Amino acid sequence: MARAATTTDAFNAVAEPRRREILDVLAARELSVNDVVRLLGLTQPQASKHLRVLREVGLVEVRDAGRQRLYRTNGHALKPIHDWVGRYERTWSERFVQLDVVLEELKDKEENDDHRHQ
Amino acid sequence: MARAATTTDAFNAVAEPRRREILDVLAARELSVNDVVRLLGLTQPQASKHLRVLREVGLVEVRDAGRQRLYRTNGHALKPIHDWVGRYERTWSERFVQLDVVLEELKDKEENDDHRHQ
DNA sequence: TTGATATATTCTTATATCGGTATATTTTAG
DNA sequence: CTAAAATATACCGATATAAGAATATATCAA
Repeated sequence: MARAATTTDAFNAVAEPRRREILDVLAARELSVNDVVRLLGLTQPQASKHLRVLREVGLVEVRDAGRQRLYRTNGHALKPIHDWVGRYERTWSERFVQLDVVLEELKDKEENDDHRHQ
Repeated sequence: MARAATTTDAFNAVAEPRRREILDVLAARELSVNDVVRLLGLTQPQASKHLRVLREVGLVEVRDAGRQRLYRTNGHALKPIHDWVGRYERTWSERFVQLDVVLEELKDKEENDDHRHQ
C-alpha cells in the first residue's frame, strides 16, 4: 500500500511546500487562481490542482466572482496540527521553562507553609 | 516528478499517521523498537523503517543499550511546524481576540494620558 | 562456539502523487 | 452567436512511498 491520500487530512496537505506557499499568499488576501499562478510562478493546472487538494481538506474556501474563482485561506483547519504539535512545545519553549521554575517555587513555598502549620 | 522525499523535512515525516503515533509514545519515555512494535501493533520492520525516517529528520534520537536501541522523541524538531502553523493561530484562538481588546484599551489609555500632559 | 534475541536492511509489489500537456467547461465581451 | 478569458479536469509518465517477507547484522547467553 502506498501513502495515504493527501486529500484526507491537513497534515498531508501541508506536507507539500507549494501548498504552504499558496496558503501563505492566500492568508493575506483573497486571490484568483491566476493571481496565485503569477505570484508563485506556477502553471495554471498546478495551481488549480493544489487548490483543489487544499479545498478538499478545508484549508481554503472559494467564492465565485464572474469567471474568476476567488480563494482565501481558512486557517481554522490548521488547528488540529497546531494542537498536536503544541503538545511538544514544552521541549523548546523558554516560556515553559520559566513556568516550570515558577511552579517549583510555588511547590516549595507550600511545603514550607505546611511545615509551619504543623 | 513525484512527491518530495519524506526524509527531507519534518512536515513530510509527520504526514504519516503511524509516525505521529510513534512520536507520541516515545514522548512519554524512551522505548526499544520492540516496545514500539507491541504498543502500536506494528510489524518490526515497519517500526524500524518509520524510526529511520524520524531519525533522519531529527525527530527522534537513539541510544545503544546492549542489543537494544532505545529511541526517544526530540520535540525540538517540530518547532518549524509550530512556527509556521502559529502564524495562523489568530484565526481560531480566542486568546488573540482578548489580546486585541487589551491592546486597544491600552492604546486609548495612552492617548488620554498624552492629552492630559499637554 | 552456537543459538537466541533485537534490530536493520533488501527486495518486491501496489499505489498515490506530482508535473506537464491537452482539453473541457463556464462566463464574459463584442 | 462567436471568440476570448479563466478555471477545472483528464491523461500520461516518472518516482517516491509503504507494507510485507526474507534476510543480514549485531549482541548476549549457555
